Amino acid sequence: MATDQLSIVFGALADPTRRAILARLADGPATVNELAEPFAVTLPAISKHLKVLERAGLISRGREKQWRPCRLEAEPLREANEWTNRYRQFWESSFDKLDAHLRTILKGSEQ
Amino acid sequence: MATDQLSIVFGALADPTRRAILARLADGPATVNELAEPFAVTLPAISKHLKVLERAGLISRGREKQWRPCRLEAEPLREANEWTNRYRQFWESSFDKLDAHLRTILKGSEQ
DNA sequence: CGGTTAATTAGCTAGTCGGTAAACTACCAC
DNA sequence: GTGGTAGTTTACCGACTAGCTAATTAACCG
Repeated sequence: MATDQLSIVFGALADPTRRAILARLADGPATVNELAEPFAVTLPAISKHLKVLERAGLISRGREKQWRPCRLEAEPLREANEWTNRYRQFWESSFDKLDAHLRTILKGSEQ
Repeated sequence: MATDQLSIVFGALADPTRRAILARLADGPATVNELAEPFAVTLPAISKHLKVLERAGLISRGREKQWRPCRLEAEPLREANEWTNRYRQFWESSFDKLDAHLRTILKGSEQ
């Protein structure tokens, strides 16, 4: 994958397990085992996912006794959100809607 | 990569060349050669990128004489935007801002 | 028809991704 | 110390990705 920050963030989001982990962390910090519990994969696999999320800046990790709690860091999500937002006009005023509008106008002129 | 639609969309966005192609298409449809022109990669590489974008539903392609014009399809961007939007509260009311607020309150009580 | 332009497909290399099992580190409790 | 719990690292595997060159398809022009 590319090494620029936005590519790393989008790359991290391109996996349902990692998105589910972020969703879980929206309810508050959690340990690795708590995060792993809902998934049918081994702990090392989760550990890898967490490393990907950390590299993207989407989570941060503390140290508390033998636990390494993870917490959500949303700033990269803001940047991803802003990038997609630049295309808002294209899904709000789609060609389909333009077509429908033109048809309405034409139909009106026939009456 | 995972095969669910949102993962495919995020995966397609996880590349600066593909994001640049989408940015170019925001100015209107373009042929493959027009899209390839700004980049220091070969035409087959661009062709692959377009296939990735097409699989994600981010572009559609027509046939006009010997050209295969591409156009932007923004609906998947709306879905990506909505997914990130669910975390808006986390970047708008960050712990940093909460910290700053608490410090302001404490400082005020000292006076 | 032959020649040119547009674009894709095929085949290759190198690197990354998601997963595993097994070994290892770090901490706690007895 | 021993043992148990939490988590990471290493080594490996199969599948996929991104790039290239070379060959191929498709459509136009003369």
